[in-house]
Amino acid sequence: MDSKTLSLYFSLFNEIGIIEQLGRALFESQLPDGFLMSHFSVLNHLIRVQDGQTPLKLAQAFQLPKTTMTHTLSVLEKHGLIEMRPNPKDGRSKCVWLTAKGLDFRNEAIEKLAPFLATLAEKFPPESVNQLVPGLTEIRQFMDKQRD
Amino acid sequence: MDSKTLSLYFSLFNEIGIIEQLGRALFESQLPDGFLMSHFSVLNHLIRVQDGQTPLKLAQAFQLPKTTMTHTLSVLEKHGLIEMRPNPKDGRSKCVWLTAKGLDFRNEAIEKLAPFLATLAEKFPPESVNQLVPGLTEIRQFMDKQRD
DNA sequence: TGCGTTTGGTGCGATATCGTACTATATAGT
DNA sequence: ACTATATAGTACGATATCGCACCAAACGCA
Repeated sequence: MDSKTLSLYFSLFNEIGIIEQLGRALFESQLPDGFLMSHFSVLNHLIRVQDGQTPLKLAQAFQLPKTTMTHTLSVLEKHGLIEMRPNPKDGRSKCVWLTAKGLDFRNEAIEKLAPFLATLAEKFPPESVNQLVPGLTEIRQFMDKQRD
Repeated sequence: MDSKTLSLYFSLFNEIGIIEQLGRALFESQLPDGFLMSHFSVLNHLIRVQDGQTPLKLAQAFQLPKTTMTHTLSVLEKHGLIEMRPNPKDGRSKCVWLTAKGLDFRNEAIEKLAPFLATLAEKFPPESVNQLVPGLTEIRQFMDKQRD
């Protein structure tokens, strides 16, 4: 691979990395004090995908070590945003359930983000974003497969 | 903004977040033990942009708190990958200079990443990535401006 | 020049993330 | 059923990241 091509792929991940960082900073500034993207992400995942998943499932979904998820879940539980119940199908395991408080937390976070997304939409209308997302999805799926 | 549009913009950042995470995990697995993306990023920035920058400049470039950069730089200096010299133009400040060892570290890291990028290039040829990057750059630039 | 304010860097404490090792339960092979 | 292995979750220690407070140097202004 020649150096020009290499730097193209490099810039792809570089742009993605910067956008992620700016987006995260912006997002976290809208969350209540002491909460981070990681906390929101878990709540959001429980809603988007499914309630009652095991900690391991969640860790795998986010590509994080089990220990990190244990910690994140303990914070969410401490604040009453989730409940941990024993897994009826496996004595070693637990299930993570969203509480009403957790649902509210997630929805309020999304609402607070709306103004920024509206500003973004002025400059980048849905059609242009629609042209971008599928390509990203393909790359994400490819990388997801690669990690075996 | 209707909920369908909102979820479009949401998925944009979601895809970006996942790709960033997978990319970072993959990249860090290629770095020597104990080194993270943050260490590489600083070295890479010193080469891409310019040697001899101040810690504050670097912190701003990466959108990180000063304290985080202080810590990262101290690790790099401890390993002899950079040198910190007093800033001749400002007695409070310092300048960060790359060492030969730091240059090697960065180049070796990039070489180790090449196989993955080659695999990626098979599935996503340069033309298709070329179609994606400009859009990301625009979004990054927009978000960069917003942070004032 | 003198003084209040601003700015660059760091020390410190709190939380986040991660790797290793451990416990308890489940599973497989006999 | 018994034993060896695999798996889910956690405890613990190390490093990363971050906010707050502080110091020293620079700056603004009278």
